Amino acid sequence: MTAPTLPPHSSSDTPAPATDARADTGTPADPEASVSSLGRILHTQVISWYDANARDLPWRRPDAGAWGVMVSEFMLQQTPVSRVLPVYEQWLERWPRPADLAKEAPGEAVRAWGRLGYPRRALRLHGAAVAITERHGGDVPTEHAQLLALPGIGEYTAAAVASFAYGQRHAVLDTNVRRVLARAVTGVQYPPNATTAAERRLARALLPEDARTAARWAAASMELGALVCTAKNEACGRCPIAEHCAWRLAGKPPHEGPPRRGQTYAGTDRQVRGKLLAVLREAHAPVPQAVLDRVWHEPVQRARALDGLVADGLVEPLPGGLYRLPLT
DNA sequence: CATCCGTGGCG
DNA sequence: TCGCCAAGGAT
Repeated sequence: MTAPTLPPHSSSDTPAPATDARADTGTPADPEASVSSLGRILHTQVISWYDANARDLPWRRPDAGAWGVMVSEFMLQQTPVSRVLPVYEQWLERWPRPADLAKEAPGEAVRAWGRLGYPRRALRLHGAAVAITERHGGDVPTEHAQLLALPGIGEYTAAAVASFAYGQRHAVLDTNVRRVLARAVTGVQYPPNATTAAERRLARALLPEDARTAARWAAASMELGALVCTAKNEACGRCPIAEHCAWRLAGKPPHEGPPRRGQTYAGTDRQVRGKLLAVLREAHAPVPQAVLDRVWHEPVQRARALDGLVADGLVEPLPGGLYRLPLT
């Protein structure tokens, strides 16, 4: 319900949306021009909708700060909001600044991560906190390139932090925005499996000129994908741009092309790694291998999973067949 | 570019 | 019950 505010800090390090590459060809009918005018409608409608319907999430509060935004982005990588909320609160309470986390053993980050999944993210967030403390004086850097250089931060997260925390103008292309653009503009049900150059181009072409508006558009289009234009059971009845949606206007044609690859889990190394790490998270003293052996019956896969955890730095082997979360 | 990397809720 | 999906990144 709140209208989240953004710090006034702004900059336009992203190239302007372009008179665009095709400007010199003198193409008579002008597809980009129509994208542009459509863009303004989308911005207006979606941002208004956002102002009235945005969830009041803690990392959107003005006092969250760049560190809060960054922590939330790490946790939200492939994990739903509802499960992130409690861990986020504990995390910020315990480590209110990057330097506070940097002082801790990495294993403490892994333990506090709990069952959010993909625990390497916890390790990378710890690594990012260390780098921020060492290289940036303890403040989350403001530049996209500096953010991108931190462990665990890729194109999406760098753009998200720069946009949400610092109000900068970046194309923030997450799975929600990709789906919204695929439907509203491209007219297909789902975006491609991997992000394409065409999607980046479209997102950049649709970016409002003004940094502040661009940041708002980024948050708003993402929220629309999360709450209304969902992967399944989309709620077009509540969509502010339903009348302009190419996919809906085309009669919602079903997805064509390669099926979107599912993620099998049962019986995989990931499941075994998860079980091993769960034991180590609960333990507050080194755990004998014999105890770990009980989580999985098959010895070859069990050993491979444990080796993998050690190789990833998520588990520290000690002399005498003991294991614990990493102290260093 | 395809794979790997956790976990839990929901239809 | 079980497949699908959830604010990706690294290799």
